[in-house]
Amino acid sequence: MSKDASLKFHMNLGMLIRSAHNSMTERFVQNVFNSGLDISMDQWMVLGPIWQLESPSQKDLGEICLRDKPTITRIIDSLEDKSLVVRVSDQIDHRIKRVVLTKAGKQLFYDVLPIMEKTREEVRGEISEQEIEIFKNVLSKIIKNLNS
Amino acid sequence: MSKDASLKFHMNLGMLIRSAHNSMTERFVQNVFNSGLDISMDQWMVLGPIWQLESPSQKDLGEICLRDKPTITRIIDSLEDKSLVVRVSDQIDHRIKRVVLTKAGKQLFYDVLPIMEKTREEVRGEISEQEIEIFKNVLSKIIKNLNS
DNA sequence: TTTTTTTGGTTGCATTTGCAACTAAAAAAT
DNA sequence: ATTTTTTAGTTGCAAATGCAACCAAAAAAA
Repeated sequence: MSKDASLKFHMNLGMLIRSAHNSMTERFVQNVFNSGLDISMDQWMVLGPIWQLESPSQKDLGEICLRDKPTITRIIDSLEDKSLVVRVSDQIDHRIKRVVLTKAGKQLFYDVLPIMEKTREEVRGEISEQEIEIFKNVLSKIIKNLNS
Repeated sequence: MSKDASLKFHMNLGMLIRSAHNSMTERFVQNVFNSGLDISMDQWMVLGPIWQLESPSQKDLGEICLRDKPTITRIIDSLEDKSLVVRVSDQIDHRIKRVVLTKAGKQLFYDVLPIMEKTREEVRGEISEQEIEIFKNVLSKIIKNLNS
């Protein structure tokens, strides 16, 4: 077995993925900070879907954001602390809590949107649309491969 | 601005990346466990390069694994606790500590290798070689875009 | 109708991380 | 030759994460 053969792929892939992910969030946070705003990547990741879906349950958010229940609970807690969202019990199913943006939450969302856009540009650089498509596709496939 | 336009890319990308990464490590850990072995993904990620590079410094490992110094320190600590590696001060530069596999470390490496290989297969599934290449390429580009 | 199971969400705890401060040694500057 | 700066690695602490146990409401089974 040659020293650099079988190792390469898997290890590098894992390391690359983590590193890319870290760099992306780091850059986003930095851009947000530079704009004088205050929201973490995790919070933003949840804020978007809340805006998009109007008043999703926490379960919905978990599924969309691919995060577990406690994590969602805590992120929503933090957003609520900042008065960006409120929790509203569902009228018919009292287990469900729907998350709704406050006025401040909507405002922040609109303020952060261009920063997200800018970060997106920086992340993508010269990478072609087609490559990005394949990239996302492979990610989805990997996730599917491992959850079935 | 349409409700699902500008959001999609960045958010999904971040979420997809994290999720894929999580699933991968989770599967690896599970496969390792099922084989009755005992090593975490992080430890494995470092063990490989140590084997490959013979006696890298911790700095080397950090650069290759794309992790910061404290993280490497702690992973090496944990490997040393398990007697899989030892730290050896560099003869000429006393700041540098070189990390060397013990006999047990080498053995574990060889034992885990096929599990890593199996995990790799599971992760890849039906994804073509070409797609994987582009995938890795995009990851590298993203990292480069954000560190320059 | 009562009991059991499932579902949505929360809490607590142990582990991991991320950062900044710190030590010790080497290199560079004075 | 002494001081300053840089480099390699460690430590400590605050925040984030993952997991399992938990509660309360709804659905299914008895």
